[in-house]
Amino acid sequence: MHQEAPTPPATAELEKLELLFLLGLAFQLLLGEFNGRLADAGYGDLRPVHGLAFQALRPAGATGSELARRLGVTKQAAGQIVDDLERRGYVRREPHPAGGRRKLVVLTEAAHRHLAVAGDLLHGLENELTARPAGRADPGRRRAGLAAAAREPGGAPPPPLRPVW
Amino acid sequence: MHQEAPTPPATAELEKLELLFLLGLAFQLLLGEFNGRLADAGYGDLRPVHGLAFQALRPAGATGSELARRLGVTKQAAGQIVDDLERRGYVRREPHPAGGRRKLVVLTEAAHRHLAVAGDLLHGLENELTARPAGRADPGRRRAGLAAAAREPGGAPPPPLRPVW
DNA sequence: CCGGATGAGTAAAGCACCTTGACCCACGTC
DNA sequence: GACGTGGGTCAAGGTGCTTTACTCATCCGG
Repeated sequence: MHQEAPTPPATAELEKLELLFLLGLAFQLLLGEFNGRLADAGYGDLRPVHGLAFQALRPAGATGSELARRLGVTKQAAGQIVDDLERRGYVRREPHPAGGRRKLVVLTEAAHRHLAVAGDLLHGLENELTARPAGRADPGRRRAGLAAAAREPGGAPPPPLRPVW
Repeated sequence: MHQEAPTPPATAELEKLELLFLLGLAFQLLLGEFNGRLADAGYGDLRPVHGLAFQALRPAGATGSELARRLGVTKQAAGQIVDDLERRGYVRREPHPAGGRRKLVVLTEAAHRHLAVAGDLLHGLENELTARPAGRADPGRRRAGLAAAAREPGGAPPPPLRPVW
């Protein structure tokens, strides 16, 4: 055996969950689905933060410090992310037109292709979601709607709320 | 200066965000608010995962391995969490009635008090949310509702979607 | 014109939190 | 009685971030 991997636990009393946990579960589930499809599309080497970085670098690139601010991390962390993406061919560091010590981090074609694919996947996911019975949520049924969103497509038990914090 | 801390970036074009990011932002924001209030209530030493552990240990306790399964982590990680909580007086390790090598991890009174406070805070938050204009969401306005949820109470710019993954 | 303030970039170390790996031991089963 | 299974724990590894600490280029007030 592989020791013990993080395996699902819970049941289907999703309706009784606190709204906050429901929200987290829905987010985690949707993000996982998105990531899975992204991996199927050949982007298994990119984490969500990389996609966010791509968006932060549109349309004309940005400096490392600016990227750091937009991502909400230190510039050192942003620098590491850029190193990583540069190594993989998703961004380039070019001399900054405004000079100084600055460098302009710009997206390569590969990154733009990724953005296009990711956008399509996101819209597809959203459409699937609104097509579900609970797409419409009247005043008191928001909870039910979110519960439906958090429910596994295959009827499987919901995964644990991972310390996504 | 404090170097640069993770400081907020973005603006108010919340409506244009992808649904998935909106969801993440809402979750992150609400969780942050919850944590803040919990800290104000004297529980600044507890992370969300601790609260989840408390819930997983209700009502009659559980073994470390069972807790690990419910939290979706390895039993070693669960063991560390229990060590931590035990040191702080929130749980006790008792001999397991079924014997064996098992130990029953049970909540102390302090943990039950925490659960009560946390529950009140969660319900308060939820009520505040449903009292907001966007509490009611008709079919096409789910996005607007979530955007409202993700909007900072004080009108401040939304924080970055932290790699909460 | 110069001297400090400002801000970009980088390097190194630290840390929080989880995993992988490797065990030991109690119990049920045949 | 050997065996397999499952609970518990020690130790090490690893990832992804922060903190600390610097260097260097430009801006600007006197």
